[in-house]
Amino acid sequence: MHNPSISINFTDKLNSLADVSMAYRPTEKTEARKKAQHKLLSDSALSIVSKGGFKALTIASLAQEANVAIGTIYKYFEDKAELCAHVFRIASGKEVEMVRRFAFPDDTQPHDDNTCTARLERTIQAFSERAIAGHTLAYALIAEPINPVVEAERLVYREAYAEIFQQLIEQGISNGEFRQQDAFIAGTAIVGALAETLVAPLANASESLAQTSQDQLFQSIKIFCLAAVTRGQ
Amino acid sequence: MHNPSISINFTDKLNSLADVSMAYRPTEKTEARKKAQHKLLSDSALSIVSKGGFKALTIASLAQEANVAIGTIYKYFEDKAELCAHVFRIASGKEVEMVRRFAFPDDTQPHDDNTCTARLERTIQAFSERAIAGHTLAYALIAEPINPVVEAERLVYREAYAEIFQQLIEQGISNGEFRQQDAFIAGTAIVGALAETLVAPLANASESLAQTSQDQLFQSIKIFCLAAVTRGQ
DNA sequence: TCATAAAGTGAACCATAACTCACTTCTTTG
DNA sequence: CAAAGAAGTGAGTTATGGTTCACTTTATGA
Repeated sequence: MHNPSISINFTDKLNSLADVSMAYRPTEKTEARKKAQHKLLSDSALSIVSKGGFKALTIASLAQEANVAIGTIYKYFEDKAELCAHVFRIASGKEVEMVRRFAFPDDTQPHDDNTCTARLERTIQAFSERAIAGHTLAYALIAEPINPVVEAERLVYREAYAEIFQQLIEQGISNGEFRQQDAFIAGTAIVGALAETLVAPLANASESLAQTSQDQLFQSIKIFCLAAVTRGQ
Repeated sequence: MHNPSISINFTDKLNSLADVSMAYRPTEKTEARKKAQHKLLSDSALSIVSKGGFKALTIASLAQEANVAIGTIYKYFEDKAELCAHVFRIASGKEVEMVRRFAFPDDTQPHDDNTCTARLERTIQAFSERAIAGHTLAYALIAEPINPVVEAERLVYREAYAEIFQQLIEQGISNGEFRQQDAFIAGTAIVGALAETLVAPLANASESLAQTSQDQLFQSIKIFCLAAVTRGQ
């Protein structure tokens, strides 16, 4: 489209810089490395948070984990708050996506029972299992206090979950499986009920529940949520 | 029982101190002042937390609020964690007691409808109104991250709420108003649903909701919770 | 190889807030 | 009033951890 000699006429400033020399230009290789480094830092940070929550994520700990100097981190992230927000976004995005697939399975994952009731059950099950399996990360995302920037992200995250349930409930209302109700409140309340029954107790208790009592717990929660949204009996 | 001359033989050290003089002894007046100062600090701390959450409660801010020096605070509280735990205990005790009276009214506050269903409705209403009216304090007690010592207190606090609902649900099950269910899970889930629908959205939003939408919100939450625990229709 | 610019470094710096302690003031009793 | 112990003081210390910046290393293109 544009060749250099033409664009010179329109962008003097850039040209004066460009003309004097062409000693260094970012290239595909350097961009790739830059991207790789960013991912390394991001992955390292996520690993730290998954193991010890956001309180364990310090600039120093990240530098150590990723084998870079402290200053390097500031070449990739504006400050600590932005780093936390980024990690939160990555982690919560993965979680939400995982759960959403249970609420709205696509053709590649067919189930024999695709009623809203069955999908709600499976979605709650998936949420619960994720929360128990990675309880440090679950707590970090759902409850751990971090900083104002991340609190805003957290609202989005919780709302994303609530929205999945909301949409599922709306579908159930319109096909008659569920009673008439405020689907937004119901979705939000289900997220709260799940968070309270699953995540809060795990904030300190590190030992995992026995399988039987865990199944009973999941069962009771599912019954509670289903009773709340479905038509009576 | 023991006179000084006898006890001298057994506790030389204490005697040497006690015998030499009786220059100062704590008296009723000094004890009263000590208690009053403790209450002043406690009340000042609660006021700070109610207005700005635990993040606003620093030793320096408390010293200023109570018009004492920083060092004075350490004459009354071991450290910051103990101070926070104390304030949390005082505040949550008041809240829980207030809500409990709606779940289990005594003879001095008679209502025309004392079914479990009606009491559950009124309890949810009371919880909701308190949360909205004092949302900074509600957030501080229900969700704000503080420190490990307080997290333990918080579990107790949330469990206290859950227990109120649990007992009410158990009553409703035995008199046939509510369906057969795990009352512990149901109580916990209701607390979670309330916390999520009421407190979480208020974490940042400082402006109060319009009265109408607030009533709608309360109504939807009540319907959700009642549907979850009662028999169908 | 040389100029240029970006990436990388980490000791030093800074901010915050808990906590200490040598000292002063107050209260009580002989 | 004097002695003694408790209450009160607040500047200074400590601990933590984020942030900077002068410098070194690396990559690019003429």
